[in-house]
Amino acid sequence: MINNVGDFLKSHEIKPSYQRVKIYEYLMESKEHPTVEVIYSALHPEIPTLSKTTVYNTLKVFIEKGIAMAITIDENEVRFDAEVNMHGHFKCLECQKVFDFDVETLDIGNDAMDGFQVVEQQLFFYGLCNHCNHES
Amino acid sequence: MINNVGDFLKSHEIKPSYQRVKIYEYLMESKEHPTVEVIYSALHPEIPTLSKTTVYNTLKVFIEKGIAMAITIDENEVRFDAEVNMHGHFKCLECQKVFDFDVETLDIGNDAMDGFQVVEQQLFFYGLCNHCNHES
DNA sequence: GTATCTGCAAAACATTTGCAATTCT
DNA sequence: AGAATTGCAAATGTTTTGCAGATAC
Repeated sequence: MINNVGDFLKSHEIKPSYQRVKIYEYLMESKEHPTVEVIYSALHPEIPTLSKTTVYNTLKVFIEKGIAMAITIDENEVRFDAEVNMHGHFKCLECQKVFDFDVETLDIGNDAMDGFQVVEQQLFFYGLCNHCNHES
Repeated sequence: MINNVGDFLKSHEIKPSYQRVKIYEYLMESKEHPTVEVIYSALHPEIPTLSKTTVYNTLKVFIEKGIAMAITIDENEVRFDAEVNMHGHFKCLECQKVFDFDVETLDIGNDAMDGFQVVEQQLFFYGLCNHCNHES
């Protein structure tokens, strides 16, 4: 876990403005893969002058500098995650929640990717989560 | 390959209207994972009365009936694919093209999904395609 | 004091909705 | 005729852009 967000941002060539620190802290602590709307609504009470534009700008900077990633598991809006190490995402079609799951080794059992340089991987599963599955 | 699209749609409980047949034919023959805009622009010359609403409606029906799938590999717009069997998608960050690749076995090397019922899987890779990789 | 960052307002898109006209059987 | 389908126009929602004011070094 990161103990000083300001220093962490600096070490990634990001100037640690008040807004950026707060947004990164929220993203790091939240496990719900928040959208821009969720981040904005969560921080607005504490930072009344905050604008969605700043949230968008800030997340773009985080992604460019490699300390956050965009998750396109929804069709309509983009979610964000401060966990950039390889892991999968499961979206429950019932409660709409998005869960992380470990991906120890991603073996697709072929060598079809010859000549393609992979920079990023996204693994999305859709279905019923533990809780919703046992209700129905 | 499907030789009679009308019969194919009927066999999936979809009434084969002129527009639906044309849209499915285009989706099946196109290998570029088209967006609504691309489908509409491609078919509009041939079907001047076609509307984007119909393209949206039709794709929604196809997905509900299981003969097409939505691909959220882009952040802004949804792509569509008539190939519903398991396969992966690779998006080139340079030329923006989306390629299919085989996924023979998807082994994530753990058993973290206990109690979760998986209905659909999406595997997205991002990077440089064969062509763009050898240029730079 | 100059760069950068922020945030408002407007614009730009993708997608959805309401509804009337059309089509098919 | 009756039910489903189509398509126009308007609404909605997300994201981007232009720019002026605020902030930081």
